[in-house]
Parts: sequence; structure tokens; C-alpha cells
Amino acid sequence: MNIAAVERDSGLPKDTLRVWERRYGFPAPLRDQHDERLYPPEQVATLRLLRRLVDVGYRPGKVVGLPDADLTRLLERVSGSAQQPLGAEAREVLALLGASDAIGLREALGAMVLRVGLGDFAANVGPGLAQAVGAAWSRGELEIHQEHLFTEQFTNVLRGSIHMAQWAGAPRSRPRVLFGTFPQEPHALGLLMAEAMFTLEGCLGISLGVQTPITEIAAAARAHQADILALSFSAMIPPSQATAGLDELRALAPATAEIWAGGACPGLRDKPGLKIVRGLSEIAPAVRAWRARAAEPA
Amino acid sequence: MNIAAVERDSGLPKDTLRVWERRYGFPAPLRDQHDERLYPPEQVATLRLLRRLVDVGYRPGKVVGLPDADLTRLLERVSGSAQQPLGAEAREVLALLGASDAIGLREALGAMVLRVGLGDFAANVGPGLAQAVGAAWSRGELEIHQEHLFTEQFTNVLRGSIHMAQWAGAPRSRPRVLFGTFPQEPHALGLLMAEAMFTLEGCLGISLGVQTPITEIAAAARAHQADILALSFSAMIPPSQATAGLDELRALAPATAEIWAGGACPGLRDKPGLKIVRGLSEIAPAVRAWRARAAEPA
DNA sequence: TCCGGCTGTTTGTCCTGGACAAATACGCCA
DNA sequence: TGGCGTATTTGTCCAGGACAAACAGCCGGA
Repeated sequence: MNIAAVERDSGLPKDTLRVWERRYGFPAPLRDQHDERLYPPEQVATLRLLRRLVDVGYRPGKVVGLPDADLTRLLERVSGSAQQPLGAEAREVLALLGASDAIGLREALGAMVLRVGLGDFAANVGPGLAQAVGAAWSRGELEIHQEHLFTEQFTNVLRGSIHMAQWAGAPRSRPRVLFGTFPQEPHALGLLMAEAMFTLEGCLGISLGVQTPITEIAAAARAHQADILALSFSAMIPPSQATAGLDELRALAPATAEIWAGGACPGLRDKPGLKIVRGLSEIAPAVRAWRARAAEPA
Repeated sequence: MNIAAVERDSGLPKDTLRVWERRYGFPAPLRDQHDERLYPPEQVATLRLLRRLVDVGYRPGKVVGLPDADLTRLLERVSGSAQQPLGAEAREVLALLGASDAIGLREALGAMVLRVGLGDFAANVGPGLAQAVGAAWSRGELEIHQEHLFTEQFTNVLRGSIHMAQWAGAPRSRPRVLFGTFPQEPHALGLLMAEAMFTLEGCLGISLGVQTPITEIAAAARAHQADILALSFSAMIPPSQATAGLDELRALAPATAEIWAGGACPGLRDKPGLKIVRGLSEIAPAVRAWRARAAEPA
């Protein structure tokens, strides 16, 4: 793999890959006949581990260069604290994915929504499933195509449920919420789960889908007279980019629109005009608080 | 805007921005107190125009450095030649997008499906709408966020219709069809329209979503015992990459699985084990032919 | 004991200018 | 007109230097 492929795969910018090599002696890629870096697959795998450790707060100088075994141990210590014993739902989903049973998977997910309700599903079960699938993938127990299958079926079930929720209950009302992700963020799952939570609260939601340029999110906020811009971040996105992008959006968006950011991206902080939503279950009370604020001055 | 922000916004890599400046004298960013590039907004807008011209085949050396008026004229010439008179549906959709009426748009698309039927919608109306929206965007009549809104609502309506179609009619049967796109191809619309056509023919469809690595598509073909691998290509993807990828997939996938490729990518050709589907309405007869072939040797 | 400010170190990102392979255009000949 | 070999264009890579922002560690005061 050449350096551009590794950048895509590991999420580490080319400059960082080169400077790590210079400073820490790792990665140590081979060279092709034209002296360009060629990364062996196992080094790319190690880089993925390092990326995750750095994301959770380890400093590169302390961990780059350590053998894989140590890195895995550190990661387990981190995720061990966050790791719950897998719920029955997660076990069922992993079993169906292992068997490549697409239809069974869709039916199982649909049944879960019906059993626990959309709110509980989107706020608790869904994130748990996504985390379990991601963890299984990073342990090598799932192939990429099985993760794709999960994403696809999960998306379908959630979209269908949101669609039904839009017609149920009271007619849609304010706040008008605009959903989107930044250009570097291709993951739609977090956005969809947030959309479900807002919809259940009776908000009027409009989604721009993933990977919308920041200037365009701001323009859409004006066009749709949005009250809230809801942005979703996965752990994949570098926190520095997320923060920089949020600052840029805050400068460009109308002052009447609040910006709410959430997701698995660590290191985000509240600022004037920017609200960090730490979990999906915070959305419902936050919407009620918004409505109280909106009613007050009137 | 610094160079990283411009890379995000224009889609042009940092290296390319610097080398254009060195070779063509444009962009000509200001410098901050630490000699780092600062791009004024109007240069970023010009870079977006250039990006689009390069994407449709112009060579950077010929267009970088030209004044904005010339670039706009060239862009108009490109989109003008492909322009057909707009149907009533397209005019309605463009009007709703212009008004940023998300709810009206969804209702209009839903009504279209009901009026002409899913098959006609997916095979004829849908591609026409997508083309009209793309053309309006390249003429500068639509903003990016309005195109995103269209994609999102179109996707929702189509997914909902496919979901209904799966429960209607005869129970799903072979061929088992696996849907996907190559890693460089992020567009899901073509794939969804194809999924609709196959579903209407009673096929058992399984989607991997977009941007699945080729090795993973092949692995999924085995896991799901797929009869047909359906790949979708937009005009964005370089034909050389598409051909190379299809050859690789043919080599990796099980011989029992046929590969069907379709979409707006020019220059694709039939080969042994590879079928090019030139239009969505070809899918129905092709599925019937597959079934006839499958029944014959038995 | 805890907290806020100060200082030294770490780290990511930017810089220049050079190089070359792949893609594309061009000229030539059949 | 169409196929083929050569010339040009173009994107991406390289090295090694620089510096600001983020961070850790220390210290003194409440």
C-alpha cells in the first residue's frame, strides 16, 4: 500500500505518517524502485491500533514503536472499562452477521424496534449494536462486507421507523432541525439515530445527508430557517478538524440557529453558540429546554 | 482560509494547490505572519469552478488562470450541450428545491411513484430527475445543499417503495442479487434504482451499500451465494478504474456469479463473465433471460 | 489538598523545491 | 479515418526544516 492508501485506511495524514517515521522509527515502510513508501499490511494494522490509542488520549511518543501485543493490551484496558457484557440483542446480531443472513438480520432489527420502542432503540440498543459490531470487526471476527451489511440493514430499519414516526403523533412543529455531517464524515448511522430522537419529540427534521460542505450547511440553515443544526461525528474524524469545522460553521451560520454536535468524537467542548450533546438520550430534554426558552421571551 | 480548509472545501489536495500556484500562478493566496497561505473566499470559489471543469475533462493548464467569466461560460457550454427539454416532473422538482420545500418535495416524489408505478419511476422518471438536478447544479442554478436535499428525499422515497415491493407479490426467489459500488464510488442513487428494478422482478436482493472494497464484494458473493453481482457506476468514476476494478472482481469472485455493471460511466464493454446493462429498463428482460438459462440445464 | 499560572516538551501541520510515472495530447504513417 | 509512437502535462511523492498549539509537569498560594 502506498502512502495515500494508508492515509485513507488509517485516517492518519501523510505528513503525520512521515514525521512519525522520522521521529519514532515507526512505521518503517519498504520502498519501491522509485524510493516511494510501501506499507506492509501488518504495519497498516498497527497504525490503526495506534490511531485508536491516540484518539482516546495516549500520546504518540509513548505508544508509537511498541509491539502490537502491548498496544492491544492498552486498548483492551481502555475498552474493558467501557465494555459491557454483550446484550442478548448484540449476540443475536453478531450471530446473524456471521451466518450472512441478511433477511434474518432485517427481521431481527425490526423486531427489536417494535419490542423496545423507537426511542429506546435509537438511544440505547442501536449505539450498543453499532459498538459491538465495530468491536467485533476490530478484533477480526467480522469481515468488512459483514459490517457493510449491518450498516445497510440498520439504516433501512431506522429510516422506515422514522418515516412512520413522522406520520404518527402530533403534527411536526418547531424546532426545525437540520441534520448533516462534515465533508470528512461519511457515517450516517449517528445522524439517523439523532434524527429518530428529534422526530419522536415532534420536531420538524430535514436531513442533508452526509458529507455536506460547511458553507453549504450554513446556506441551508438560512434557506430552511433552521432553529438547530445537528451535526454528527464518529470517532474516525480527528477532533481538531471537528473543532475547527464547528468554529467555521458558527461563524457562517445565522446567529438564530443553535449548533448541536454529538457523536463518538472525543474532545469536543461547549462554547458560546455550540452545544455538545453527549448522548442520544440527552436530546429529548434538550428539545424541551429549547421550547421553554423559545416560549419565554414571547 | 488556510490550505487545509481549502482542501476540504474544494476537494483539491494540498499538493495540487501548491503545484498549481507554482506552475500557473493561480491560486495566489495571501500569507499570514508566519508565511502560511491564506486563501480569500473569491479564490476558493474560483477553485470550485476549476475543479468542476477539470472533472468534466478540461486540462488544468488550459483553464487555470482564466478569469471567472470565461470559466462560467465554459461550464455553461458543457451543461448546455447535454440539456434536454425538461419534463413536467423535473420542473416541479426544481421548483420545490428552489423554494427549499423539503416536505413538498417528499410528497411530490411519493406521488410520482404512485402515479407511474415503481418500475417506470425507477427506470425513467428517476434518472431523468437526477440528470435534471445535476445539470441545474452545474449551471449554478442549484446550491450543493439543495442537491443533497434532493438525494436524501429521493433515497427515502425509493427505499420506502422497495420495502413495500419486497412484501408484495410472489415471495422472493432467485436470482440472488448482491448490490454494491467500488470504493471510489459514493453515489447510491443508481444502485437504489437498480435494486428497485430487480425487486420488482421478484429477485432476492442484498445490498452492501456504497464503497465496498473489491475483495470484500467477492467475499460477500461467496458468503451469500450470490447469482448476480450488480455494480453501479456514476460518470464521476474514471472509466479506466472501473474497467480495472471489474477485471479484478471477475478474477476474485466465484465463477458461478455473473457480474452485471451499469450506470453513467462511458467506455464499459461486455467481456466473458461481465454483462454491461445500458439502461435500467434492460434489467427486467435480462432477469427473465437469466431464469430461462438457469432452468435449461436442469 | 486543591487549583491556577508558568515553563519546557511534544506533536501536528505547514513550508520549499525537486523528481518522476501515469495520463493525455500530438504528430505521423498506413 | 484510425492506430501507434513520442512529447508534454499533471498529480503525487520525497526530504528536511520550522513553528504554533496542545500538553505535561512543576511550583506557590489559598
